[in-house]
Amino acid sequence: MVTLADVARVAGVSKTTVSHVINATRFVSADAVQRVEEAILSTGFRPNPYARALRTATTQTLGFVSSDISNPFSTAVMQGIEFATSRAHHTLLVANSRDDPQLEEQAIDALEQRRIDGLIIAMSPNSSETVLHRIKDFSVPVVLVDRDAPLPVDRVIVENVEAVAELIDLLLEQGHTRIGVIAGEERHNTSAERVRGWRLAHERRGLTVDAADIHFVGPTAHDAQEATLDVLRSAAPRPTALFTTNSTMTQGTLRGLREAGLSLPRDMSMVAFDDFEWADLLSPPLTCLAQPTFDIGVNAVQLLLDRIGDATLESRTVRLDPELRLRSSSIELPVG
Amino acid sequence: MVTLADVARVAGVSKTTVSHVINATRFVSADAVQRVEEAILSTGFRPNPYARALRTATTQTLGFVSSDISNPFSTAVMQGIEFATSRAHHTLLVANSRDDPQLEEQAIDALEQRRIDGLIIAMSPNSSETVLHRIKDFSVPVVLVDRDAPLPVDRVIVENVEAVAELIDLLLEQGHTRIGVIAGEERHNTSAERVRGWRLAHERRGLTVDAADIHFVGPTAHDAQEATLDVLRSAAPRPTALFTTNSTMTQGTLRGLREAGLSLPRDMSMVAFDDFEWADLLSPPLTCLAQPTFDIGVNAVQLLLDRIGDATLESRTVRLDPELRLRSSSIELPVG
DNA sequence: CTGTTAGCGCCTTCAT
DNA sequence: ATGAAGGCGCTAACAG
Repeated sequence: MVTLADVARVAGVSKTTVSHVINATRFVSADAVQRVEEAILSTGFRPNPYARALRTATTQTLGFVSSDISNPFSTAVMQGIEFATSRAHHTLLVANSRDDPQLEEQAIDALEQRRIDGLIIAMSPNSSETVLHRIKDFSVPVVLVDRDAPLPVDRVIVENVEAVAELIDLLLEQGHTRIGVIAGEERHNTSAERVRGWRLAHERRGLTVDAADIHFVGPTAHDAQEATLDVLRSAAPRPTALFTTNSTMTQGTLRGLREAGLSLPRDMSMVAFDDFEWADLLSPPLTCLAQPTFDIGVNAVQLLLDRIGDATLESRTVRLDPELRLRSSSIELPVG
Repeated sequence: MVTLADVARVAGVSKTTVSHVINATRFVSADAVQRVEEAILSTGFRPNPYARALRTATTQTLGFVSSDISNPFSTAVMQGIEFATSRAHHTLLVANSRDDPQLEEQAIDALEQRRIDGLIIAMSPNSSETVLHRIKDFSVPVVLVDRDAPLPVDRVIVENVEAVAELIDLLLEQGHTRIGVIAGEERHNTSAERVRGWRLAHERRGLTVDAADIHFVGPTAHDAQEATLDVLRSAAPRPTALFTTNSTMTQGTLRGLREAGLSLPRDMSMVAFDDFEWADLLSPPLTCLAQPTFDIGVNAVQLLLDRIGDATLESRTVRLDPELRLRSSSIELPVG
């Protein structure tokens, strides 16, 4: 392995000078610069990041704890993170918590031990108190993604309430008066906010909502499927439209609808939070609210890098808007 | 930051002893062990991996270069990789080549500079010669995933030919005689192999194939969509079934079919390589060959770890079988 | 404008 | 059964 000392020898200068030309950290004569650069080329020298990290206590490394690597939303966000990270000449360390608080703690620990310069985390809705503390006292800056928590850190979130209100308003406009909602777990702030958007849309039109139309269910598609079946079986006047708060819920709901033999949009209108690659290939194509996933990732990295650069910054929150993808899964309700 | 020296002081032993109890690398008296362990706990000491890496020239770090992070197949494989990596108490470094040979080279470089202990790479089909050389001369072991290349390294691949032959045989069994194939780029070995499977199925039944039924197209869904439209417009007797070689092709083909106003399976039967979350929610649910993505990742890590442990091993190839997910997108052809 | 030198935190040989 | 000491490759005072 070729080291800085080798380069110095070949170039006929001191290690100091080599270090300074590499890092552009003090003036070096043009002549010396050239000899060093040639020496680097001829020897194929690559600085050892570990030696550098040891010396500078900075690693040019960012960590990302994904709440669930198998979730397309997470991987989409990760793309943005990876892009912005490598653009900044940093490296990305990835860990997965699988929404398990214990794994989450371990992941955070492992990254901290790796001396990352900053952490991006999509907290699990199950996060334990311990995790909250770990984050509060984390050795380096942390950015929260898509989650709320009473923590004094930067975060990038999505404007759930207003966006959903507009989506639901579409349905209201079409004459739907009972819109069932199949939502993820209530303690998950995104689920709660999206339901709030649903409520807000009604209130703005002076409509009262029936809490019985809200179905907070477990985290799996299967839970949503069961809930959908329940809704359809219930004696009360059946909703004429359904709203799902994330793509996992959408999957389950769609399966439930099919199991019940209902077809969209004739028997039931539907709109969903989260867009996905196949949404336009369903029958009918599904109207969705698409999250700006890539941007979420890029912004998270930016916030992190900014704070690493200046720890005294005020906590900032970047709020991004989802985008409506109007397709054809909901229809005007016939009058009467 | 608390260092090994701090622990030594608190425990009243030498740094050497602390190091040895941490790494279980020589006998230490029960008494000393206990004092050291208490000191570690009370000080909250975490070994600095950079210092350790500098000293041992080993980083407990694996790298993964994904050919395309946005591809569900890649992220699915990555789950397996992440799982097996963290199970082995290693950390995962992720880089994305976006199927761009230049980025690929940069990614490989960046990881090499990071002194990873081993590299897993899903090579881009566009890989330049340079990349091939880089891999051949890579400083640490490399495992190839889902790609073939004339390189003396371990690899984990999927049995494409035989699996596709069985899938196509289903169609043949149902009386289809002209089965069009919409395939990804030919130089991509997976595409080529899957087409070979299609051919093999015919040959086994003594059927001759018409090369005009094979459509190697560009890498995007849009390319597949165009190709599908072409097939449908062409004067020749139209295929009664279509086979797509990956999920991107499937998407495009489905869009093309819909654009042409054909509906599955009445107007056209279809089967596809690659399963995806929404395959059962299409109308009709799509018959697919599912790749063992998680296992691919786990096996890749295992091969890598094995070789890191013993560089003299023979090159090994792990071949995994896809799994047929029989759904209802193809039907028996009416006789005549 | 350049070089000498002293570590960063850890492992490991050698000595006892 | 334990310690002392040197050095992994790099950076950054400090000293010219």
